[in-house]
Amino acid sequence: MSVEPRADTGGDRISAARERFDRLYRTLRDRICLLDYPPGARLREEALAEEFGVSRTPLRRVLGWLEAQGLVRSVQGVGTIVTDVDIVALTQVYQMRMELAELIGKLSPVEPDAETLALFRALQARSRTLAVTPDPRAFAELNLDFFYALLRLTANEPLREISERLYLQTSRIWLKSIPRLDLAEEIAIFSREIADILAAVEIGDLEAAGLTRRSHISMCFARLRAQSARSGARGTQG
Amino acid sequence: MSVEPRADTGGDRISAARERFDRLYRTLRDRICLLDYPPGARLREEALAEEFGVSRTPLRRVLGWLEAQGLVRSVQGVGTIVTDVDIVALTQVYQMRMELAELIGKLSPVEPDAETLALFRALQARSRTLAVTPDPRAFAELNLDFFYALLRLTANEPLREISERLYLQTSRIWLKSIPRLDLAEEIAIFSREIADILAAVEIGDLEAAGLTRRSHISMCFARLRAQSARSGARGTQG
DNA sequence: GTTGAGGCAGTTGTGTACAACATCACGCCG
DNA sequence: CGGCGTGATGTTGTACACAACTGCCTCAAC
Repeated sequence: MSVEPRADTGGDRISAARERFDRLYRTLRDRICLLDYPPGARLREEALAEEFGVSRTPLRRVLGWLEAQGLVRSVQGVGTIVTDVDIVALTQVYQMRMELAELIGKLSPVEPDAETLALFRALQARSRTLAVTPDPRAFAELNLDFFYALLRLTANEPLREISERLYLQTSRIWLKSIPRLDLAEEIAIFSREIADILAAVEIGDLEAAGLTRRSHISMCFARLRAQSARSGARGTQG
Repeated sequence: MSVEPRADTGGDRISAARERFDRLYRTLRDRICLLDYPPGARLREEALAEEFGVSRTPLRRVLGWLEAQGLVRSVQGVGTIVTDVDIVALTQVYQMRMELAELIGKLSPVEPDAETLALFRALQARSRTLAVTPDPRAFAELNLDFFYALLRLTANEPLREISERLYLQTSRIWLKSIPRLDLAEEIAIFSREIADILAAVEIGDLEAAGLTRRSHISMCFARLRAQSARSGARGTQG
């Protein structure tokens, strides 16, 4: 499911070293994408190494991957800084994500099985719960899980990898401005998106699901940009 | 132009360390993509470190990036092996590349300036020279340069990064089977592709250029698969 | 002849000490 | 009072030694 820990194709024995690496990588990645480490935060290798009970060497390998994914940037003498995304780059990524969302319904679509359907219904249930008791963190996690559910709709591995990469790069930027938007309204909109896409998935029309997703990404970005314009010209550059 | 050495946005001073890293990364990447290190080749860290006059530590950072890009895979006790791509993955990547080629003409197209036009014309001249004196290596380099010229047609940075990543992953697989195809014929076809796309670029119709490119990628893969089927059922799995 | 265990050579993974570099505070000088 | 040099401090980058692991070869037992 994940892009990076090179899914052990075939019967590859996963070594203890690689397992440690995967665990560290996912942990740090999630912390970045759920804003535990917000953009601009400085990560210190030694502190992280101590926390995970390893030396700096294997930890630096993990940070190297995060840097390759564009989530952090190491600079000598300063530290490892969580990247931010300026408004221009954000616009470009959102344009790409719109196209990719449409492609998910067109390239190698997979007939949704019972498990996938159950997953989408569970997500819808969670969104209803969230609408009653709004919580930013739970909203972030629901968004992430919903995204991964959407990835199940295509069997095209490169498309999944690319979609994941772009999502992880920008979702945290969107999350960052949630407090300046209307949380309850965003949750309501998101609930409708889940309902719409679930309806499309239930009748097996994945192309419709992709188009729906595309339109929601488009409108989501429009709200983001409108908010950015309202709250002054200060962008998200870091 | 390159995806990985995080183009120093703004006036960032590039440190000596990063410069060394970029040089090593590009060198090794080119060697892999031009088949100096064919799929399955085993890279030894110590030998490479000695060649470049550094220790294993910074070299391992470079190999880590190559692994993140899917070009090599390090496994403890064995070595760092250049990856191969099986026929299923190859098919999926080519499908994605077709879509991306079309997007290059649609997402943030940039009006070709004089420099870009001159570049395309120079590439056409090189293809004509190559048609007279066929050479696999020169063909590989021309293909790479033509690809980078196409990337100039869009300003969408994520699209460029993704296109580059997928191209570098599969071009070497295609190159590998060139000897089993008709080199002269492939060069002739490629010359026509350059001519077609140059014509579209000259009148500023980037969407047409994208569609042309897409159809050529499609036909290129069809020839590749036909050859693969002819030369027995042995795939390119490694 | 076959098969299994054991050791040996070779490779990547890890820990640690030190070098290179950036930032900031402090104090000197104009 | 402002500006600049200089040192202290903290961080990432590098080198090297050793540990962990894999594959192969040898050799003995059956």
